Amino acid sequence: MSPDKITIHDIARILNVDSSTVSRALNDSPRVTEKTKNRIIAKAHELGYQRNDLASNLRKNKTNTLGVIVPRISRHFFSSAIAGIEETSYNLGYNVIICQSLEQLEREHNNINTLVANRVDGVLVSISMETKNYEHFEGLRKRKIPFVFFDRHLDIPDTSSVLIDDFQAGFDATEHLIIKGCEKIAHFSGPMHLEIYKNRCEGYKAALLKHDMEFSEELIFSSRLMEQDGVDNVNKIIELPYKVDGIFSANDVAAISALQQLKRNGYKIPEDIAIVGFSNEAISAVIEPSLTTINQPGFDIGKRAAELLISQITNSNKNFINEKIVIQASLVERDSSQHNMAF
Amino acid sequence: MSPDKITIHDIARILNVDSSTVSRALNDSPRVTEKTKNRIIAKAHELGYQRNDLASNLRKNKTNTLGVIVPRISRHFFSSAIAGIEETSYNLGYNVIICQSLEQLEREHNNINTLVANRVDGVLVSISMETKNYEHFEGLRKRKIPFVFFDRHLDIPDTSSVLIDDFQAGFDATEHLIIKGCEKIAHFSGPMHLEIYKNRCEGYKAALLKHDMEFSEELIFSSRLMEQDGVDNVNKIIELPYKVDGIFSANDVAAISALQQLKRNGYKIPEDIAIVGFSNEAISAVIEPSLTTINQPGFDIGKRAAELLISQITNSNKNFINEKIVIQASLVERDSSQHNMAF
DNA sequence: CTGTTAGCGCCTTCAG
DNA sequence: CTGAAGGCGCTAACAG
Repeated sequence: MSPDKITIHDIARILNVDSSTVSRALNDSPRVTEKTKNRIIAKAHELGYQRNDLASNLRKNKTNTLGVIVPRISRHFFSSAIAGIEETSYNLGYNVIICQSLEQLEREHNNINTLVANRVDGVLVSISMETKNYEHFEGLRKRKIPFVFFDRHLDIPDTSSVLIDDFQAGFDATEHLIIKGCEKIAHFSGPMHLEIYKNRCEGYKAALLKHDMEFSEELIFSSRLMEQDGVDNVNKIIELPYKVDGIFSANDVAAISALQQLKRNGYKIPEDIAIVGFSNEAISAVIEPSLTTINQPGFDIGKRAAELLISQITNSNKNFINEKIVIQASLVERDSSQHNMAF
Repeated sequence: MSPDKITIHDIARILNVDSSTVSRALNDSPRVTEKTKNRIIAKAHELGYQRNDLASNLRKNKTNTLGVIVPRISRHFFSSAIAGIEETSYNLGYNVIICQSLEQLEREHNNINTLVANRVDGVLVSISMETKNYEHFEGLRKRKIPFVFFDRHLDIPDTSSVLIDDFQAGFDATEHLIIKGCEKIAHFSGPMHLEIYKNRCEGYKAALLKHDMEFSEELIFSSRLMEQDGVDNVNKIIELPYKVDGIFSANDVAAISALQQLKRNGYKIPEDIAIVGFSNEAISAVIEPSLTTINQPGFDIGKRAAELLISQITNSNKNFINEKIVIQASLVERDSSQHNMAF
């Protein structure tokens, strides 16, 4: 018999027991003699039996599977977060199905449908740039599938999120530049309907305010998270009638392309212009010391989000409670320091 | 009725038809009147019905799901490959379950068991560093679950792989340095039982041979893919009684840490020593122009691997045939060039 | 074109 | 401690 066809019934027949006994033995139920249990386990092993989780899950109405929706797997922040999610899930016996929205609302929709169809026990989401309302999450709610946002979230009642303290990070980054002596600090932002960029920008403003520095709209540059944005922004900065001597970039893409565009224009960094950029472990490990970074702890966020979600799954009375976990990002100067990231 | 409980039977009862008719309608079978089909679809929509894929898959003995096993999601090469896999899968109606081996054989084992238990239709694997034989893949073979290796593969009869042409890439990298005028070229390798590192090393040797340059064992440095390796290697190079003026690094981790260690020691790059390093899109986009890179096309490899696997699933007569797809890596000099990677 | 019947493989009462 | 029976939700073969 080919081993892809072995079922508990086959084992039962061979051993002259009932399939329910086999099921119990294989699930280590105490209601089976040690002796028969051992016989069954041995035979199962011998035949290369492998439980059909589809059938098991269907019966139990529980899949031990989490769904994850991220904008783009290949962005390092998200792949780190997934790694964190996966670690926690693996340790606690959960599988993970990963979906990409590619920043498209329609795909996010489809992703949710796929996950529902697969009867995942819970969902972790970082929303797309296009996502501005939450009607498609109501379906999860109605089906009592708990979900937790991480990093990019929507403000839905009774919904938990794991977030970076973006306001504080923006504040720290800007104050760092101020303390270094910068007098005209530009801010590279992201899509402003995303809270994270709004909060980073608020932090920027608060730091200026605290240090009695003037705030000017023309020093704020929005972005679609494309490399070209950093280049364009630098070109605009150069045209300004005054000298910009600091940049706080809320997105890593623009920060790096801006850095390179500045160099092409003969700027020395950080002498001529200092930069603090949001970033991630991989990028931080690679870029030159001239760039101070705000490190986004993707792995930790993934871990925390998965822990929170699984606890909500387990204590079903605690589904859909409002819990906000805020994680601090750390400002990293790399001048002389060694780094020890594996990537 | 809560929408998480709606089944085809509910719809059938409400509409006074049989559940099998509902099933047919929802699967767009031609054997249902347009009229009843529309009624059924409308009602399903109204009730927020969502098919239970567990039950469907169990019945059909087909999950439309691919399993993917990679050493580490957060390495950019792999997350790019996964993005490629996901794109193809999404377009062709497949889901993807992703597992990490974390370079551990035992976890790779567990991953395979999980995927088998979930009855995936096929598996894509890039093996761990610990994986040296293929007995655990025999289980897949016996269960007639097709699998395709990508990037890091085992030489198993009748098994397909999608690979980078590592020999050629190693050759190109080394020849590039030779043409630039380097006379003593060191080679940073990886774990030598992995074919990719063996092949890159062979390419290195072949280029030296072609150009009548001496080969010396002491210029080859193995590595466990840790940052410290690059630092150690540089320290050893500095101690040598002759001047090393070129490095071909087969792994990005060592390349980057070596680059930084060289700078700490006052080296100018590429004037004092030229470096060509294997890398990936994200890293390439970020590192400074002084590093020439061999770009690993992760996304393409993922796409091709998924296409190949799905074609094997679809044409079940073509399971377990031996097809090798070799993809060329491209050497990228970044001196003056713009780059336009989103990451 | 639609209904009836019979499972996919597993787990979980309920009996004994 | 073990067996018998039923059903999770769906689809496919066979009737009509």
